[in-house]
Amino acid sequence: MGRSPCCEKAHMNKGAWTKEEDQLLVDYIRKHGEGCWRSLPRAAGLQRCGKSCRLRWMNYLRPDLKRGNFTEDEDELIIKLHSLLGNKWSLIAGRLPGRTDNEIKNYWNTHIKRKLLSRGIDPNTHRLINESAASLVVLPPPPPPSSSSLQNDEPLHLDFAGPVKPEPVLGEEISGIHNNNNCTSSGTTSEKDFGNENDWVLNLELSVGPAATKSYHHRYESTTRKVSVVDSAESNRRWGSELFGGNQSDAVCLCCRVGLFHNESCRNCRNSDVRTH
DNA sequence: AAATTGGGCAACCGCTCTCCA
DNA sequence: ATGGAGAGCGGTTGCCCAATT
Repeated sequence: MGRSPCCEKAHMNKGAWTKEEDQLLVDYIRKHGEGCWRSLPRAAGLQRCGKSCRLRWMNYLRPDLKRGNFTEDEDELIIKLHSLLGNKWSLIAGRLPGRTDNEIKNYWNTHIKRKLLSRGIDPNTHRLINESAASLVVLPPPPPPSSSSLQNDEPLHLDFAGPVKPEPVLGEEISGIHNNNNCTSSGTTSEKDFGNENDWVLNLELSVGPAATKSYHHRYESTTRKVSVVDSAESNRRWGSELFGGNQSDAVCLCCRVGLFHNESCRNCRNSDVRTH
């Protein structure tokens, strides 16, 4: 079928953005807000593709972006979220206020991969290298200078075993997932979609070092698209299958998958009993 | 001092997804 | 139900700069 290009590529600037271009974009969005990216460049007087403008705004010019190095807390949170979500950078970024998916992706590829390898962990599988045991390992961060009543020197394991019923452990323990009040699932998932409670095959036994647990109880600042990922029953099934390797019958909304049982904003959570949801 | 190498990051590309007519 | 348009995502590329030879 083919499709028309998002913009006329001839006469378009490419490559690094100039200060003037940045200023035009910022001024326009301050005045009119984020709107139709396709028509924005012309309206703003930019010789840029709409996609390019969106990228520049999202990844660099947005006022709420956090600049500077990643903290140890952020490192560990990214690692944990990646072990759950894989390369779903936008979802991971949704848990890190002020960080962009592109930034996290780059950081993962340049820093965290190496960090995990130095710990003897395969960054793709989160399993110990040279170990056949079927356990995911998230090493605790080095103890912070202050605090820590926890003395956890052992690797932390995410075991996949079952069948077991889910316990609301993960959401309580993983910072950044705790108060997921904006998960606005409007899914039509029914009991049938979830399957029998005995179908549960996931036993996420995760603990998190103290340094990682304090900072990210922020609301889920997701885009419409991100919300929609956990919205539909179909997405739930796909995600459940994709992320957790289960079959379609045992898929549930992402809230529940990560332990956010009884999330008031999620219809799936509201309408279901913790044990069967 | 010059050349080479490698890391970091911004930006691009191609694809999928969702919405809507 | 279908297909087009727009938005967004993830992988990849390429440039810049610092470190090393």
